[in-house]
Amino acid sequence: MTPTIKDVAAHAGFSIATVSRAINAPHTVNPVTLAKVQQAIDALKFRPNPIGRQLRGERTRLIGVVLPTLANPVFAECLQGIDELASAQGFRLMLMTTQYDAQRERHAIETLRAQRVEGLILTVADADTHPLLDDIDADGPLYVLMHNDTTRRPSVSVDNHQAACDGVRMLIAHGHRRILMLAGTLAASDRARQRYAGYAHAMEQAGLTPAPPLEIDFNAENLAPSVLAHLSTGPARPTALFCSNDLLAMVVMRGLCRARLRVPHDMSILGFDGLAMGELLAPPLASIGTPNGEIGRAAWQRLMARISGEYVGPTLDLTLPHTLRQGGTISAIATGVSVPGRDVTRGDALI
Amino acid sequence: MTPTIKDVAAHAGFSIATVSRAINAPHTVNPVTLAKVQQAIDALKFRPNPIGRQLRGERTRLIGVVLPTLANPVFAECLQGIDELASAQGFRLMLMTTQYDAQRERHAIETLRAQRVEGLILTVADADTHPLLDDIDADGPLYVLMHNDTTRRPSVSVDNHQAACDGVRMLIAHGHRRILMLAGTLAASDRARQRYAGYAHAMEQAGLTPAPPLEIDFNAENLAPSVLAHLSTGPARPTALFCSNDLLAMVVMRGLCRARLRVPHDMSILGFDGLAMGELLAPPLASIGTPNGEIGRAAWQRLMARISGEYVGPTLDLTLPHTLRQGGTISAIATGVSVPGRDVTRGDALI
DNA sequence: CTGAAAGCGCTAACAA
DNA sequence: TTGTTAGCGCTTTCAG
Repeated sequence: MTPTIKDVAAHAGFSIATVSRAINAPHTVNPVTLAKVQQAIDALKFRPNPIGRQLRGERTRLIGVVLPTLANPVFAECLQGIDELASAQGFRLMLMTTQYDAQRERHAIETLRAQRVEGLILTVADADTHPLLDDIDADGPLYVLMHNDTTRRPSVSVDNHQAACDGVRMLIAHGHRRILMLAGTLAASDRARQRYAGYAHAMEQAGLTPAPPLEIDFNAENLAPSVLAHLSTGPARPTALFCSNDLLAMVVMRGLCRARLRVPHDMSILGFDGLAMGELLAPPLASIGTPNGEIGRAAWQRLMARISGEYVGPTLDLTLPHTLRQGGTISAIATGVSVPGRDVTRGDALI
Repeated sequence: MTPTIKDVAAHAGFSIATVSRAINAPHTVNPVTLAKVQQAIDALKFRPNPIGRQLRGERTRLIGVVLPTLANPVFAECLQGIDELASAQGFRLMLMTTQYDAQRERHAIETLRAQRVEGLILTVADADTHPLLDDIDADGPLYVLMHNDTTRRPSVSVDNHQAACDGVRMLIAHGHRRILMLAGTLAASDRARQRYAGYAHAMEQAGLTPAPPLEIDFNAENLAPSVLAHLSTGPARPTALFCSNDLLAMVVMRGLCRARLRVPHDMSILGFDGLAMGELLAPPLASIGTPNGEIGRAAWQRLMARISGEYVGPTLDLTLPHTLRQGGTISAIATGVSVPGRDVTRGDALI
């Protein structure tokens, strides 16, 4: 069996208390003793059992991470960012995914809380109305949200409303007037709603009428015929699509391609997420980029600051800058009018 | 504070032992007692502290997962597969990534072992020569490898050699004779070596001379000039590239595109991994597919079987079928000779 | 500077 | 059927 502190104590000829001190507060023990203990530790290849420590009610050095899915690189990148800092700082990560399901979110949070994680980093479907978050605000572990863009809770995110607004303005600047927003199963998520609001805002500001969002089945191999019809027929058919995320945009691009519609000639497309692989598409996908790795790292840092009691800033939420990625999926439409705001198309990042 | 079993016992008017039994072996306690205890549990919102259980040396219900990176969807998909089964079966996942670094692999395994995980699911750079795996074979937790294609250890993988061989044969069947293999920083990994061996085997069988693998900097924005020169100049320039993974293939495609080389007209490309997003590229990336989610799930099931002592099969390794995904990145070259094996281009999966 | 002992939350003999 | 008790590995008073 793996050696315990007792074995080390016996081997070194000291008490377990001394061994414990040698490990946790070396300066409080006699150097000679320390050396002997260290020798015993090496000889036995002793590694302290964290469970013993954890039970003492000390720091568990455990952080829970709750994500909707890993199939979307957005979250994999966030997790990667978190993991970088976590492993550098000697914390362990306990991971649970929810598939955007409220029931599973609840279960994940409870499980992690039961496991006595010191903190939680999570992305939930809807942050503001999440009953469990109120609970853990009260007595749960400290937490920080990622990608949940709310001022009511500790969170790290881009400004979804503003980002969507910037993106749609760019489409409008390219001469598009009939712009449709597509959303996936995330229609119920706060992010999707905020992005829709941003879309609507930009449309209205330009004197255009926002259309209701069109829901797309995310996992379908092809676009539903009804959707295709909506996109391709009639004089009122949209000339540009704003997709609530890049995965959706890619599925739509494929669907259009199969239906023999050309992007961007027949339809312009703007995504949201800025997935790296979107740039490899043909044409490269224009998209609103979010700094996912940075969001993960920032969430980690905020969480650590809160845990150590350092952080007592007045505002809970941190907004990171989004970027506007140009791509070949947006074409200009001749409108016969001058195009204000044309400058946003030059590839500069908008904050 | 969160309630403990003591609080429940006091509240219900029974001993902690009875509460424990009510939770873990309900049938051994009086129904009336059970009801009262349950009531107390509900009233206090008690959730047993797993750390207490874990310390008892019972099952920790903790599984460690060690992956090279989450930036590659291959591993994110594996993890997703594992997580599905893990959460369904009430296990918690502890995740660590290694960035293909042996030092970090060692650290991850030791950390997880110290945390008393019941089992380990991992992908290492080189399974056969990994010293730590011998250690844990001896007294560590049970483990199963993913994507490490070795007969010496418990593992779930495709047959990398055979898969690469199949892929290269398809290129040859299309008339290609100067085929080059590209590898990333994974050149040191067992997978990359096996894939190269498969490439070499297919080449030799066809009477062609395999070239040494060309190493590509994975993270570079562009292909190095020396690499580009190698790919594009001279009469001996390759007509097809076999890339050791899809991410690499995508980077190469972009590099070629920027250098004004057309795929597949000027260069055919075959990837390895079968990433879903490869199909969205233009042209869609031809690739050898691995069933990542299934590999994750199979690894989980094998691990569980080993943990419960069920599994005592004679062979340690499980080989899952790979697929050959057609795509637009491979063009046929007129050779003036008949093309044996042409059937592999019809889109059927080769096992 | 070191040791003895209590106790973290829980389970599993063993008693009653 | 229920209660008492020991102890998992560790940290931390409190004495010495």
